[in-house]
Amino acid sequence: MKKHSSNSLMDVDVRKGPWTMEEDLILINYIANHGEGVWNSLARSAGLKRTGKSCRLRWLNYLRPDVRRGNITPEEQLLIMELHAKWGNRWSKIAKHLPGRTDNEIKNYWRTRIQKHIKQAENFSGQKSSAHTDQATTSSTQTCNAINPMDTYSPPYNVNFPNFSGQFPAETNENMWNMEDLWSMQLLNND
DNA sequence: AACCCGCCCAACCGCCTGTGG
DNA sequence: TCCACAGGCGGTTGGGCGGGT
Repeated sequence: MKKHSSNSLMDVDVRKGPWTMEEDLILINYIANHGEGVWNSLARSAGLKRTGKSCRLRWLNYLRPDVRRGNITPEEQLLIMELHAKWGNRWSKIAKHLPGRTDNEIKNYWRTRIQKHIKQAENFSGQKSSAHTDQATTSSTQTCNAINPMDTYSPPYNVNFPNFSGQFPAETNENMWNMEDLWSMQLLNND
């Protein structure tokens, strides 16, 4: 059954898609004053036309003050690989061992970076086993960088976060702003 | 300069689990 | 014990962006 699943905001028009600055501020403010928890009623009380799930996700993955954004360090990558080997796709479990990192971020990182490397490595070893030409084409393929990502790790590609300027994403459009700004704004509002 | 393509990431979706009545 | 609901989690997707042609 699960009548209206997790969003019993059913008759209210529920907003979806990217969060606006106003919504972020409302959420930050509300949580600063009332704390987290009971996300559905939080969304209602705060006046956000969002589902509780959406608010929770936004808070945990982006707005929380202790969220670290940007460059995954080589140490972190090794840890991720280690833990993934141990637990598989238990992203939230893995995230608990990487302070400030979210399961979503780790999941994305794994899929876009590490998995790619592993695939390339598999292809390469496949080729190797079928062709079996020793050291063939070591010069031209990038894939040979990652025969075994575990022990050949070197920061794959200048980990390319165009918006990353140290701690927080720099402003790129009206929906992207510096989190420091946001927090200072909410502090002002709090007074 | 314009177009195409692949990468990256924020956010959504659906399922499962926990909990309280 | 059952049911309804909220929270948590993993998988997936859509859109923006940058690089290549």
